[in-house]
Amino acid sequence: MKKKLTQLLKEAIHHGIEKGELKNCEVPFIEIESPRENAHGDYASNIAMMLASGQKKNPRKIAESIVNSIEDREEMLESVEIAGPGFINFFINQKFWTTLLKEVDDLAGRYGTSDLGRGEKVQVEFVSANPTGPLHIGHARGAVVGDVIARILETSGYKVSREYYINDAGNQMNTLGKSVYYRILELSGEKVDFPPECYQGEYIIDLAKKIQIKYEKELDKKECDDLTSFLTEYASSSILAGIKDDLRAFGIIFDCYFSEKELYKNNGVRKLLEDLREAGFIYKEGETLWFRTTDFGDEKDRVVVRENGEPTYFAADIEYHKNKFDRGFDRVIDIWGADHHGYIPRMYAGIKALGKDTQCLNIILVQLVNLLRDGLPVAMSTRTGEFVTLKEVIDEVGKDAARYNFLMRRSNSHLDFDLELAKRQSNENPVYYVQYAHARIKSILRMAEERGFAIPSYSEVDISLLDLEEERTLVKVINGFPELIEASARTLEPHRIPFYTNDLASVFHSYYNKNRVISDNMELTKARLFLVKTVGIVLKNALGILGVSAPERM
RNA sequence: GGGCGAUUAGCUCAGCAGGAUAGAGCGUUGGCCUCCGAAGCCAAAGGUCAUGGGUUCAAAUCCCAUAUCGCCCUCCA
Repeated sequence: MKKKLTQLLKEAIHHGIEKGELKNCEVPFIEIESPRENAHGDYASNIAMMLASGQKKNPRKIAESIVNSIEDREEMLESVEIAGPGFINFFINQKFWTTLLKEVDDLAGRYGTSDLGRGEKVQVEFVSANPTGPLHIGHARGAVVGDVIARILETSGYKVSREYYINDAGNQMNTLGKSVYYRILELSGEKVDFPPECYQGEYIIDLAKKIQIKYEKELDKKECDDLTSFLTEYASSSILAGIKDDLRAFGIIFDCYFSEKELYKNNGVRKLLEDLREAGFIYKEGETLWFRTTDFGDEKDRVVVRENGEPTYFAADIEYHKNKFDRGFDRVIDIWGADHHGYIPRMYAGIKALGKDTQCLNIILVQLVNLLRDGLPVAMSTRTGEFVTLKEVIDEVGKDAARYNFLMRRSNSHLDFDLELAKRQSNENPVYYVQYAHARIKSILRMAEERGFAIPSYSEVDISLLDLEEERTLVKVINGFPELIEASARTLEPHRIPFYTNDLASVFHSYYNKNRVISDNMELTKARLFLVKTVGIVLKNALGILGVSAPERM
């Protein structure tokens, strides 16, 4: 609807210019808003005021010219008014409103999809936690945000690939092997001082036990170096398998797990550095190689090869992003923890040095989660390895509640996650509010069928019977759904969707409490059943994008 | 010290390519089940949009300062 009105206004302005009532000018971005006040119409635009300074005319006069030039070919408009300092207020006629529901009925599960992306290939990289320990609560938010951004883009006509980058080439891998090694020594009765830089978590001991039982004989024979690399390999692949299981339980399936080791094969990183050096982006200082990221606005240059000859993580990351583009992605989205924000300028420097437009890379920062239980902070410490794992959260509060709660805030703002609240099946917990609306709709439809009503489709009902104020509101909200998804796709902001589902559920609950759907009036009952069915479709589609179930009953 | 981000109702937060009387949830107070699901609905109270300046017809939204809080300032990842 907003699109139609935008189009109408654009045409009207051009007509106005042709007629000489308006000066020729660039038409700015036309914003159509839904006013709070019903008296201000169903939609409103401030375009006349936007044009005022360029036109050197009273905005109300401009609005008049525009309104007079509107050609309402589809007969959508009941009336158009000019109000206040120059707002143009649109009142949509009842008949046109309700005909919009045909589209929902026709598209059903596809309502909300679009071709915005035109098949563009997009990669979303997220989670990417080191395989040195199980996923914990800190990873969970980024995981859901990445997954839902991927779902939004899929819905909007992009070809999306979800990718997990496995940091399995660095120092921390040796530390992992060493950690397991010391725990095994401990288990076999030797007295050891467990090094503080090693991973302290309980899970290392569990791994050590498993290995001890399974490889009892082999362990004795292996030489120390050989043994550590064996332990590293065993531990990391076992941990990674666990990570995959947890993610699956959270509703997240990756298309690709990309190992950092891949980048070093065939000397990939070295070759890239050589190329960049020839292009003048890299200089040498002693044995150290520096990337001139300050050329691209970074605050200081960054090391890509250390004094000891080892490439840094940053060097591998440039190669990684080059690799992504080489694989044919038009656009790459990275989901990072907000503590990495200082890393952004150098990543963009890398992208530019590769000759890529900065538009090709979007970096989404996800802020930290404050884990609470009944309002009190839950103590966690990476040093001692005490943390609440993702699996524990899923087991305790459930996938739906966890996902929904993680999505309710803007990614870039802190989030309180209260375990007790998320678990509670009460009005304090927003997931249930929305799911309840869906279950309630299903219940009404079941009841109707029991009483002999077939659930009607658009052509079978007299849609003009839906003439209540609340019904108009419902239609309006339903109609806003595709626009909402498009906006979420453009801005990469998943949190808009929970706000929307909450809003739709609220309008529906209110309608339900005030009006009976099933009544003695056959025709009215059919019309309302149809309306309620469309609400159910939208709720289900919206929850589907969030990866949250839409229960038939609860 | 430098950089980035935040500051909106008692609490947790939306709104921010400037627009009409600043919103939601929770909490508080008071109502609504002989009737399709009360995990619901209705109503009320609650605000100097951190502070001070600026830009203009119009600022929560843009600009500049200040304050407070958080994160980052590894040849770690």
